[in-house]
Amino acid sequence: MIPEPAFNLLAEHVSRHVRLTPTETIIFRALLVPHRIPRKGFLLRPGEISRAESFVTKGCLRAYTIDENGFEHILLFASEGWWVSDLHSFLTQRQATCYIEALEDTEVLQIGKTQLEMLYQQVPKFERFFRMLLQNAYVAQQQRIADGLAHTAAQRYQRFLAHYPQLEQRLSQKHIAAYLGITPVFLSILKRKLLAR
Amino acid sequence: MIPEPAFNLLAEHVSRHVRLTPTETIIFRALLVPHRIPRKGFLLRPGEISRAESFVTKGCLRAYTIDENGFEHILLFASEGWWVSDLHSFLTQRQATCYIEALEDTEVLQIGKTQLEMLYQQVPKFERFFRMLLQNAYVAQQQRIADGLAHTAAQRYQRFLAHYPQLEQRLSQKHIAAYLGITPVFLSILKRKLLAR
DNA sequence: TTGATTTCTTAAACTACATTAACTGCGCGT
DNA sequence: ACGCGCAGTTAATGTAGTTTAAGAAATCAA
Repeated sequence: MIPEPAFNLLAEHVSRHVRLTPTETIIFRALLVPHRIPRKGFLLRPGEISRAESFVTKGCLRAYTIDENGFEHILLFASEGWWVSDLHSFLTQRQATCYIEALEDTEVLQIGKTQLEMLYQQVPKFERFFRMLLQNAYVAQQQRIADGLAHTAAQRYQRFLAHYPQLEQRLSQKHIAAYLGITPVFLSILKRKLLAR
Repeated sequence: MIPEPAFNLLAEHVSRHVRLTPTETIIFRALLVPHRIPRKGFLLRPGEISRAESFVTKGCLRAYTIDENGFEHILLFASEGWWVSDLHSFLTQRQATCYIEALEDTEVLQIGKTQLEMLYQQVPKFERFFRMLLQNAYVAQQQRIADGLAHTAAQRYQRFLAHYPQLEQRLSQKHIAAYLGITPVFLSILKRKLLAR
């Protein structure tokens, strides 16, 4: 069964982009499956296939890859109100290349690939909804690329803090460093320098 | 009037994602406007509003920003078969933050913001089409981010060559460097080192 | 509470990349 | 043909960020 507050969060999120009728809301709800991931548990590992899009209703996850030298690189954090999946794997139904791990005890609402295709057919509004979601995600990613090209690590760290103030409390420096593309050692040095002023 | 070969390129591109009826094709075509940009001309400048999505039928463009120190950073190249706009400006109809400049004499087919909204209403299939386009663009950008975090400039350059072999011929090293996030001077040094082996 | 594991800090040596500047060559307008 | 400006090269020097290693602090299991 889907907990009421969890679904409310999702419904409110959807309603920011498209207006659903009560019937459409019921159809949508029937396609969702709740799922819990304990802290340090995985929603996805490389080699598996990303079979669902997950909307986070509680907790926080990170999507990351491990490069050929064993270093982790964080693609995104997903806390309450965000969607997460390995989109490439989800779309192609081929093997995923990244890990999705819970940083806290986490709860998500999932919609499977086939269920989503059904939803697109029964309620075409959702084509629009996910298109708009993707537009925003694309713009955010483009800004991250531009930010990475234009700024030093110290600037990127400060902009990260300004942009995700609540997230910073919940993340380890190690993970913030892996998101910014620097080593934890250097992030520690940066923090000291920034405080010294 | 829209040149036949230009529209054919676009129609073929669309048909890779959705199947249009002859009527739908006609509706679509009627909303497009052809546009030429001479080499070194601008499709968009910061402060203007991105009023159209542009599909490149001939030539090549680059989208770039200039940071507070006056350095250019290239967000993307768009040659034949690619779409380009400042998506953030296009969606919000607020001032653009980037330049879009033609690197060669270029021809595009444009669809305006209001025309696109009409198209979504008249032919909802296009919601699906642009959603799929965005999915692919999102995945490509995510890979660029991961690539930037995981690899050195030398590796990124080689991967760029492998990934866009035809584009490399048409671009100056200066522009490739601005895309990779390094200085032209350093790219020159990299090339020498790579050749030396 | 304890020991064990992980995270964070600090410092020293090192590397990837930037900066500056001087020089080469090429395309372009006149 | 000339001169000019811009793209690319090369070398010297400078700096942002890494690596390694060791100790301190926080977190976790039992």
